[in-house]
Amino acid sequence: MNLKELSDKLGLSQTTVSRALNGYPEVSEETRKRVQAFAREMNYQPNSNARRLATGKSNTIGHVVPLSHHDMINPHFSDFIAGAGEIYNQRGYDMLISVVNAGAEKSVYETLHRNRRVDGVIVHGPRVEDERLDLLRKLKLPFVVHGRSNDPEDSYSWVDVNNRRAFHTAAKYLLDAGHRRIALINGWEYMTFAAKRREGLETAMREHGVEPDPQIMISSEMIEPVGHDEMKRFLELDNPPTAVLCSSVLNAMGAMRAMHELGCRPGEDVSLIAYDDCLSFLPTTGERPAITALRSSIRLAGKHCAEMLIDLIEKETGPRNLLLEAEFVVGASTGPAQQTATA
Amino acid sequence: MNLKELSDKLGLSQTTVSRALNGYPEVSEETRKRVQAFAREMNYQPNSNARRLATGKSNTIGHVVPLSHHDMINPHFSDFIAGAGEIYNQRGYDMLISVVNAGAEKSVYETLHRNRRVDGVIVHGPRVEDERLDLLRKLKLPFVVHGRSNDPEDSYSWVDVNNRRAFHTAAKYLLDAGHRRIALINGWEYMTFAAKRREGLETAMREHGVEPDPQIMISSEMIEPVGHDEMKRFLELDNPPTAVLCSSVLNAMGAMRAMHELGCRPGEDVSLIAYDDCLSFLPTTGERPAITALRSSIRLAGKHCAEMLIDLIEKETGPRNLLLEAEFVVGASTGPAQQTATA
DNA sequence: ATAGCCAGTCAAAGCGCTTTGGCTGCGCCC
DNA sequence: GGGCGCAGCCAAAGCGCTTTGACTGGCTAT
Repeated sequence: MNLKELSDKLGLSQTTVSRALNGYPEVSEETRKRVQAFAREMNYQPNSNARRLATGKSNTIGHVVPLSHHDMINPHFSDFIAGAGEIYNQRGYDMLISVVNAGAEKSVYETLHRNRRVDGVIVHGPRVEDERLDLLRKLKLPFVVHGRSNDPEDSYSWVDVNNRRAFHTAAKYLLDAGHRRIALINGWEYMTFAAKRREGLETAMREHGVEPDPQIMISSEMIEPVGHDEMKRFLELDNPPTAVLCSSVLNAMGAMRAMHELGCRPGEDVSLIAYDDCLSFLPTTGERPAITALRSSIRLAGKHCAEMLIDLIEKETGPRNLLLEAEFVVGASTGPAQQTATA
Repeated sequence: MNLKELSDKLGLSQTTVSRALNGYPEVSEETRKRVQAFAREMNYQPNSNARRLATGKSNTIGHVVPLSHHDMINPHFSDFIAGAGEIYNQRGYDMLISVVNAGAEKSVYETLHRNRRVDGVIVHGPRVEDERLDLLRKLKLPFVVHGRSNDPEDSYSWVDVNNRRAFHTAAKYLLDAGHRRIALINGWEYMTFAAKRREGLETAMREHGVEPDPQIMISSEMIEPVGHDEMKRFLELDNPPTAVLCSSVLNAMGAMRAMHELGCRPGEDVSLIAYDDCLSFLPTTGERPAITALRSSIRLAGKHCAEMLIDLIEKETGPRNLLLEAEFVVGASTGPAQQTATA
């Protein structure tokens, strides 16, 4: 069933039927009602390719996802997608995902744009220095960054969590509890979020007159095995940390595993705080959660990004920003600092 | 730059240029070379919407992902996507993802098809009884199922792991090591993969003259907290299991956490085997892995599905099947059965 | 009463590609 | 030499929608 058949059967022109269905005002209410009813009855749905060709709009949002180190799609990604996808559904957009080798992202953006395949894109995993933003601005392809880069904050649209403050808060909590030797198991620090987290931690430490020790601060993939191996290394030092901050529940679980192996009790021998993206498949619940955490739902961020991008596309507004705050939830994995051998 | 401009500048007709670029034989080699060179130089790329309208092919594969219980996108999904996406890239297909409320999947399939938005779809998470397959057959929309349903095996295309045999193997290993009381922390058993795993376990037990105890076999979400809570419950029974089979590394991690909490040593007090989908962010490595596991890469399954579906679409072959075998890797979490109080 | 206006409708012109169905001119055969 | 076949090219007709510009007939304003 196409528009021509539909309008023939209705005894109307294609123009009128099209307008009736798309809510244009030039059609009498009576006609509109009749058309809508008939279209529903006939189960008519416009051919989206034809519509796209005619309008030049694709009603599609692109997500270009690099296969990073170890060929891994970040598990945070699927939670983000769940949030964004929900909004796309509500607002009638499709989600196009392009899995691409790290480095080839820019040419994919160009192709997506030239082909008019997408009306806008979400930029994932922004770097401190990120060439993608310049490219997208040049292409005039609307975009929203999930996170931030080093570019001036009002020069592009972004949704981010206040990572700096979050880690500052957590660090302060530990410092106030007497901890002086605080380790960090961070994500890659060329990524903005990780850099900001480190900043927050270091600032808090210096405010308390403590100099951070690079030996117990690492920047790596946020996965379980890394958390395990690094924590193990820390604990076997002559001068182990009394507390550790983990950038993700994943590496935190690894860290906990290492602690168990070495008979080190979380919250007693060593305190641990994790940044919890509220990944739905990980432990995060309970009245007194097992892990003291900074919480912020990545899924919600996905929703915000999608919402913002669609507004950008449809209303052609200027850049917008949204800075979310993480919530600090005290659980069972933190406690006062233990006396160390050197104290 | 569109086809008309390009052909004007070349002094050729649109027909010839189109044919030259698409590899049709009616063009002299010399002309083809010239056209290709010029197109590259001009950075010409055909408008995909126009092409789609003209050909009726979308060069897009759809993934309809239900937001299941707890609004969660299964984390296994992102690994699958990574695999499939790689193939799509290679073969020039786009990936369209539709996040949809559980239950609304069927109408989404209909819409995708009627709109000619996709050339085929991957069916995720097949149920034992699955209405989607009938619908897709009726729509004549090519599809590949990741997993199987109860339908006759040669009536549709699928890629699956031999879940039954995998769990049979693992169970046999435990039984041979003297275990008689084996618990199961399974996925939802209305899903085919979980049902088959249970079958494999129960069959092996009965072959060894052991009757499975439903009290220590649960079917639920494959997430960490469930693994934790159920394992805790098992261990607190008067008659706790001496071994447990987990359907995922996620709930296995939860189970391990419960064991640690209760001072129960994996591989000594209680043995644990997990089904490991090789999710790239979880612990799975090392010479002697921490967890004895059945391994099978979900990412690889994604590749196979994508490859198969594209063949189906392009070559219009009949249904195909691919049954993969999981690998059994002995790690540190299994050992001989302990004497139980009742023994 | 005549002009002017507006609501409601329509025919037709795109959108940028693919594909059908010719049209040439050359070489070949009988 | 006339006819045939074929390689190489082209004009034009779609694909199914949106949108422009024009046309009605009934009303109001003057």
